[in-house]
Amino acid sequence: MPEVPHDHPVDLERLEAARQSVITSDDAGRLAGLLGLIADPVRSRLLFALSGVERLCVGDLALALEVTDDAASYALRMLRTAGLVTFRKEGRVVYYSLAASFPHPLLEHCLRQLLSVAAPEDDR
Amino acid sequence: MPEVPHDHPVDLERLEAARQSVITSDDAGRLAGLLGLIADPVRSRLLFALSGVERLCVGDLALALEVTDDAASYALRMLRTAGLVTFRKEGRVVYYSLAASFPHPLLEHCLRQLLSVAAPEDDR
DNA sequence: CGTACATCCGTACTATTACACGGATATCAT
DNA sequence: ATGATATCCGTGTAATAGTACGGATGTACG
Repeated sequence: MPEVPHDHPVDLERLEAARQSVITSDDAGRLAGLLGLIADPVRSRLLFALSGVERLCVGDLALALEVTDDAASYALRMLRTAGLVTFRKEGRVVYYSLAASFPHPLLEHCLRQLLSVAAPEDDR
Repeated sequence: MPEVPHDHPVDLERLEAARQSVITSDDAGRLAGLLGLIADPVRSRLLFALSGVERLCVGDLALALEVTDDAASYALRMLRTAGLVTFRKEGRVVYYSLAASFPHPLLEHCLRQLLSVAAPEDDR
């Protein structure tokens, strides 16, 4: 059996401590889903863009990010499906906003902090 | 030209505001890389597990998560490459810990908060 | 000194995902 | 009504990433 894990835990005490702080696979799956959604250049940039304004239509968002309408529409669709943004159709223009349930300050703060972690040299 | 974006912005004022808060594609790429790394059930669970203890070896971590040694080893390798965890070899056992530069309280707090956002029904 | 064990690493397979394209829908202007 | 515009949606394709397998490496123990 080359692939069998330990028969005996090396450090039982710490193992138990770890077991306590680990989240369930189920929770981890949901968390991964959410994070994976934000873990996309276009989608995260959309969230940042929307955090600065009350609302904006698809075409303008595409202009702000300098991506195609389609890319913006596609990304917004996913964010919408996940409930992170809401949309409102006025005439033939569709306006998007961050969802009310969106943890604005938390995410804004955390993401920007993570950004500085991810940036090795150019800190401001 | 069916795929041409707006020639004229719909809301110029808000567009400018959005342009200001959007991050660069480059930054977004780095951020996405980091988030994407955490956006995996095994990897996020490993981080949670390690946040509860000073260190733990691969086999014990695999036991704690109930995954194969290989899966744990692979996930730890990626976290290590990204600099999120550090390892120390003692004899034939390899112990992993969260990196010193790891934003413990921030991430722990944010992730758990995000978890409750991701959980639709069972809040505790 | 040789056997057993913990872990790593390269390779191959499979699944997931992003993106672009074309057409569809609905709305406004003429 | 007819044409043009803003956006959505389904489909296909190409890139990407996760998982499993086999072997390699180094260490402890008898």
